[in-house]
Amino acid sequence: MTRDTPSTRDALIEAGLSLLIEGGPEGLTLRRAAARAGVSHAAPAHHFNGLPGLQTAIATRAFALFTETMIRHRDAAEPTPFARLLAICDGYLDFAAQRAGLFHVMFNCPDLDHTDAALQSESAKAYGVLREGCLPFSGGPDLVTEGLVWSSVHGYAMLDFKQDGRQMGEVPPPFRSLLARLVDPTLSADR
Amino acid sequence: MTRDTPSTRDALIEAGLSLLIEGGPEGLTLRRAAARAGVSHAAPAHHFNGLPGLQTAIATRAFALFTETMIRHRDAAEPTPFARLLAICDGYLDFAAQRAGLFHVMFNCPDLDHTDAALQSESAKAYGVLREGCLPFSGGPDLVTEGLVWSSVHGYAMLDFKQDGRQMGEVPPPFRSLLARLVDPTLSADR
DNA sequence: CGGTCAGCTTTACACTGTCAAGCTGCAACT
DNA sequence: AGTTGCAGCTTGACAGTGTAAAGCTGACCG
Repeated sequence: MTRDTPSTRDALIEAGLSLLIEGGPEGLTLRRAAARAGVSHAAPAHHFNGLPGLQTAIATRAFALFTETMIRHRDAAEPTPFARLLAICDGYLDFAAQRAGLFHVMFNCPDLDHTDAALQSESAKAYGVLREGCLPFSGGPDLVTEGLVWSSVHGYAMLDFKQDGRQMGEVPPPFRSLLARLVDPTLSADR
Repeated sequence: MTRDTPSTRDALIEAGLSLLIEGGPEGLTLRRAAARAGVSHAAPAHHFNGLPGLQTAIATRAFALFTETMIRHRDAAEPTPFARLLAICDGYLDFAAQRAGLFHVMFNCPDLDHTDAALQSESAKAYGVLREGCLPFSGGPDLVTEGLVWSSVHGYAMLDFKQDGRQMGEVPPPFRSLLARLVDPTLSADR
């Protein structure tokens, strides 16, 4: 494997992350990332496959941060299955709101390279946190429960924040009340 | 009210729609839409507030097509509450898959003008179809049921198609099985 | 008739992603 | 030791983007 000089490649990714955090979805630009990393505007081409390649690398890092956020929320929650799963979802929604630029690149960017192994690995880890949080409710892997929670929280994030609830006539109910209809909120803590 | 000459304004919107349908999310460009409408590249500025304004107008039309699709599916379904709601959701998912470019502008475009009255009206109509489909299950308006179905189908659309199921280890379950856990599939047809 | 102005064009500018050419310094090989 | 190869990077150029400014034109109105 041909290992890149870590500094420049990582500097570009870090620059892109900060641009997205500061400037939202539109903040990221190849040339801006290059400038912020202190290299010429054509340097990124030697580390990534154009802008889509840089976006893919940034999304990969962003998924890792995303996973961290969900885990941090989960581990701060009370040790009941419902509280833990709700905390994971709250982390999900928090990230979507606080890191809208990253969230956009991760999920709404039209030309990510979804065949990228690192991206697949990091996004699978993120999904794994949610999947694990669902386990107690089905007594084992259950694609319907997982898919339902995953879809719901993702859809809720998009509809809630990006359009601040205007689709629904009134303010949307808290996600807690949605989740309480998906899984048993009174499940005991002994797994 | 100052009514624009219908032809040019509508031609620009129609051109934008076709560009999005043919070229996906990236297909739309102010200059391309202008060229396809047979006007100069600066003409759109006299009808819309820049590119965001054109995108907003296009999204408004797209929401109308979206509503039509859901209604068409619903009206072709058997007259049970579950079959009708499932058909609405299938229309939703169909549109997301077949009209990915439009769907992207409607939901993932970072700079739509969400204060636009026409856009709000059309998107509210679309939501109304789903909301109405939910009514039989709660015996009246219920934000939790609506929010759950809306979030689920929207999240399912994003996760299913744009990333063709790679987040979930295996192929995702059909939406029907998800919906069957949200509402009562055996509800009788007499409202 | 004269003026106003919406609709449109032309021109220009800053910015984008990408490509081609060239430089440079390090590593490997003979 | 000398040469080659090449990864990393720069410079320069190009087509394409959104947008702003200036000017044209023809219809409407007082």
